[in-house]
Amino acid sequence: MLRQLSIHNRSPHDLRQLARERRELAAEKTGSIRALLLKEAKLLEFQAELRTWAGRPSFEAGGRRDLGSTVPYEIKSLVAKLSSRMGLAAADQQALLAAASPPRFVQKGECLIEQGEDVAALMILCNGMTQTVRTLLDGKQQIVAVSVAGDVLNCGGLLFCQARNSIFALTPAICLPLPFSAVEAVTTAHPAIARALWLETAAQAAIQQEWMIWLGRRAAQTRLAHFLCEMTYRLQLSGNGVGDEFEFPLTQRELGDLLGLSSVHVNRTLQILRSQGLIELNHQRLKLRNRAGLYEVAEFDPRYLDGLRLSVCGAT
Amino acid sequence: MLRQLSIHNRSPHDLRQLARERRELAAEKTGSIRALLLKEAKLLEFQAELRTWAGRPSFEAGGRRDLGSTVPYEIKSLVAKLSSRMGLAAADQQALLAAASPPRFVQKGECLIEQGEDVAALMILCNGMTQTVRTLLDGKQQIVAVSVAGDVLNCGGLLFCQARNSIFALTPAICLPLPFSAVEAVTTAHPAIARALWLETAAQAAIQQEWMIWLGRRAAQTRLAHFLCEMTYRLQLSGNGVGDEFEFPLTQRELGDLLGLSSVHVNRTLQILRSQGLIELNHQRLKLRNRAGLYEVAEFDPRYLDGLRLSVCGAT
DNA sequence: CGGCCGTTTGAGCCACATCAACCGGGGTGG
DNA sequence: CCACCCCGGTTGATGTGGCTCAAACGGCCG
Repeated sequence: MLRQLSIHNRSPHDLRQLARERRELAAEKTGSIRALLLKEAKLLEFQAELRTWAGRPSFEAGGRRDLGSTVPYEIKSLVAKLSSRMGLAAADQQALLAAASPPRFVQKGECLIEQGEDVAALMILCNGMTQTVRTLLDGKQQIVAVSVAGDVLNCGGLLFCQARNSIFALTPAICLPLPFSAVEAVTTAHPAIARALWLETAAQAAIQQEWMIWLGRRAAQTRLAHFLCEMTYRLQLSGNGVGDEFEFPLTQRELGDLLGLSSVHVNRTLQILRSQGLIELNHQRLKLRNRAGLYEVAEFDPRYLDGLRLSVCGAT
Repeated sequence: MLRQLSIHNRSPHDLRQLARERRELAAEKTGSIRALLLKEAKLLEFQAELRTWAGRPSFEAGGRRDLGSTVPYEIKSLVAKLSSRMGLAAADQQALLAAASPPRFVQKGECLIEQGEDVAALMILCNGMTQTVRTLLDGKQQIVAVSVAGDVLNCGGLLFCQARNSIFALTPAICLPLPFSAVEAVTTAHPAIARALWLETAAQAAIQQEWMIWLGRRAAQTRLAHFLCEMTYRLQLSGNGVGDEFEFPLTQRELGDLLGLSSVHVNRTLQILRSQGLIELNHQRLKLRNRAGLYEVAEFDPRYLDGLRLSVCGAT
């Protein structure tokens, strides 16, 4: 595989050169070959940008970190989260990203981690959305997490030799593997990073608790509404969805797996929400028509989602 | 309050002396006064033992740590977990425990943390069992966690100014508060502790995922059976329940809140399990009559519970 | 054009909720 | 000491939310 063999030890300049060659080749081809070449080109360019950025001297000493404009587009959300929500200094951020392996580009529907597979890296999602799914013996599925840009996909990965859930891309996605050996090294060198990873794990656990509560105790309508509220809020925190309308790549079947309902019932419940003028949802786009009303029926209290910021204030 | 005012800055010897005085006083009294005095005495003795132990030079240099016999009874489970499951060296363990505030003793049913309350410490459970409960607006409750000796009760506490759930003692319990300021200090001084806390959080998140799966996708019988399996396994890991029979302090109503069922239905489901010869449960004692069979109907795979050990092996 | 996937709609059924009554034991107050 | 009550467990009757099975519809892609 290209990405395993030739990317290491190349300068950003070389990488960009390679990417150009791919693009030229791609121009001559068609169909899936062309797609593949373009994907490789994107990968190379991303890697080049990442290295350039991670290698640049930190501005921290000057007081303000104004890296904003120089951050490559694909990791903007990630970097924003690292700095503002997890309170990492620029030097720590760069150390973290420099420790990463070459990124993986996956298409919608592709599998990032397969249940039972050996995993040797923490996966950080730079871009896109993923779902974490457990498949049961009888073929039923339960989605246990949906991640957005900036989230760590397998926080618990350190604990287990084998992945306990599969992770699928819900949109085209980029993710950055951080090998466990690198985690080990970088967390001892930078205690702030260890702390940040801990907080990230705790934040995800808080979200899971909220899910447990509606799974256990709430009616279908409330569950669905609450999930929509949560995703909206998280997408906006991650800097993606601006406004009240955005891409929402889950099918009704997947919503069912998420909410512990059948897809049929999800459908009917959606129609109720629609008929109440709260939302519109079709063709993978979600539109909130009445946000306050939706929060109401969802009994949604977003405080559990912006906990991170609070902690940083409280602790320092 | 006695425990706030006079415990600090006393030597273990003084503390033991104070405890003796309480016991003498208690002998003259009756009823709740007597109980209170005895509780205070226990507290003082516990604190004395803890200080003695935490202050003793670490045996690490000599290779083996044979502290086992000198560890006070009340924190045996905790220390066992810290050393064997979280891989902390003796010096780290002592640093962690030395940073703790005076312990809290609570009785069955008492509240350790109240929903909405400001919390300024991580709570480590030394002894007993607790449940973590969320109460909804309409009065319904959902239990989101049950903790056993050695667990951290509010892993996510660092994130939030106010507790999101209440925590109640299911048995008489001892817990050791670790003020956030102390956490801050001790984790930067001992990176291994930061790592251990992270792993603990991740382990609890793994348990939560499993709960989400049965809450979402499994029938009442399987849910109940799975929960019983999990608790049995965890109690035994914590070194409490030996054998196939032990104390199980949850009422059927609480089981309902836990499993997202009504107490009536819990009752009927329990009877089915009983009639199948799998378990016996009455008067707060649980007896497993057919462990393999129970695992079967529960679709229980304990690997998610001993993840910690694996990680330590894998990482070092 | 046909096949596939996601959505929609209908009909029937079952698991579980809710309400209500009763039982038994342990603690409390007279 | 007894009478009482309260709480947890047990049992029955009845209602319903959500599941399952089945069929039709529409858009997208090869």
